Amino acid sequence: MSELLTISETARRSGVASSALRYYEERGLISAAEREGSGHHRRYPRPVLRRIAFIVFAQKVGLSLDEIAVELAKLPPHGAPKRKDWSRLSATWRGRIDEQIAELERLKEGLTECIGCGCLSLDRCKLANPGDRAAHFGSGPRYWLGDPRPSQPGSVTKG
Amino acid sequence: MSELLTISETARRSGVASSALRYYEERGLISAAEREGSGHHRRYPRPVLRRIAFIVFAQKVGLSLDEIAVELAKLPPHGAPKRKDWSRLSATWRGRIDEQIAELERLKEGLTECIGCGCLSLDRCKLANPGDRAAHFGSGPRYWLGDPRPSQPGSVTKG
DNA sequence: CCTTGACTTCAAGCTTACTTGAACTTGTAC
DNA sequence: GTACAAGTTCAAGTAAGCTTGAAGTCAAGG
Repeated sequence: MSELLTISETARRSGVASSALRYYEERGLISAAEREGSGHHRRYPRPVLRRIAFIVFAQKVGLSLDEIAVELAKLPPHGAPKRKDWSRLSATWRGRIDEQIAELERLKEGLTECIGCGCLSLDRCKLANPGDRAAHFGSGPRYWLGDPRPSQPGSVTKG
Repeated sequence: MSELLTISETARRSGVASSALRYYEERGLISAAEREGSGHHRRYPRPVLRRIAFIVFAQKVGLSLDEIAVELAKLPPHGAPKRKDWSRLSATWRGRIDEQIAELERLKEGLTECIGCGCLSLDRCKLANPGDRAAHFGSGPRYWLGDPRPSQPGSVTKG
């Protein structure tokens, strides 16, 4: 029974605010133990700390809470990721990190080229060119980070 | 006079939506020519295209529109960045990109170590440890991306 | 009994960077 | 001179990931 943590204790130990923990619970990422014998206060079993660590990691890697929820759903409800899970996931995550790095490298390379040509021209520059941009990065000021445009409703045709 | 572009023309050539262009103008990032002889329609001078390219680049590098506004303010109001400006800026930007890459590398290294120890423990793991996190990345679910906490108002002390 | 403090829920707010919609004006082709 | 596309302004909506505030509950201390 002393293995159950209050929300503030959990917050303190994880570095994640209580409000965020409630939010995670609401989203189904973590869950409290049965709330018996403690009023209607939450009591978290210890392994929740690993789950929270998992969430924090995954966010750094660039996963959304929705994606994280999917991953967490593969684990037993109250379980924290075991070594096996961790190993499988971290492979995926490293892939993602590598992609992010690659994209930044491309960007840097583009900068170098543009120094060379001194252009910053929308017509000629590989980096600024809309078509090229779409190909490499998705358009700039875009519909929510990389969403595929939800089928143009009006007469807005793209040249 | 034929050097003035309509908003839709500008949008088409830059790949940035008209609504975004109006928004940029509202934020003071770009500005239209005097609206004489064309009703109250906007007419953009050609160099605006370079300004827009600049904005798009800067966003990719991770600058906010506020930061971009600061940079653009250093240029003549209607001027587009010249080669000199571009060269100065791209040095800064490459620095930023390198920082981002370095952070990702740190993250990756952390993943590898955590595979080694199999821990994912908030207490022991370098990656998950709140203190270490604060040092390297800022806290996880944080106050708007890396803000310094605005002086804890209540009794929320951090362990 | 009353206060204090930790906790609860629920709704609303905040930030960034736009997008969308409503209601209206202009420019141009017919 | 009238239809229609293109442009205008302004307000409100959207997305994610929380934070904040209001109003109430519960347990312990004095």
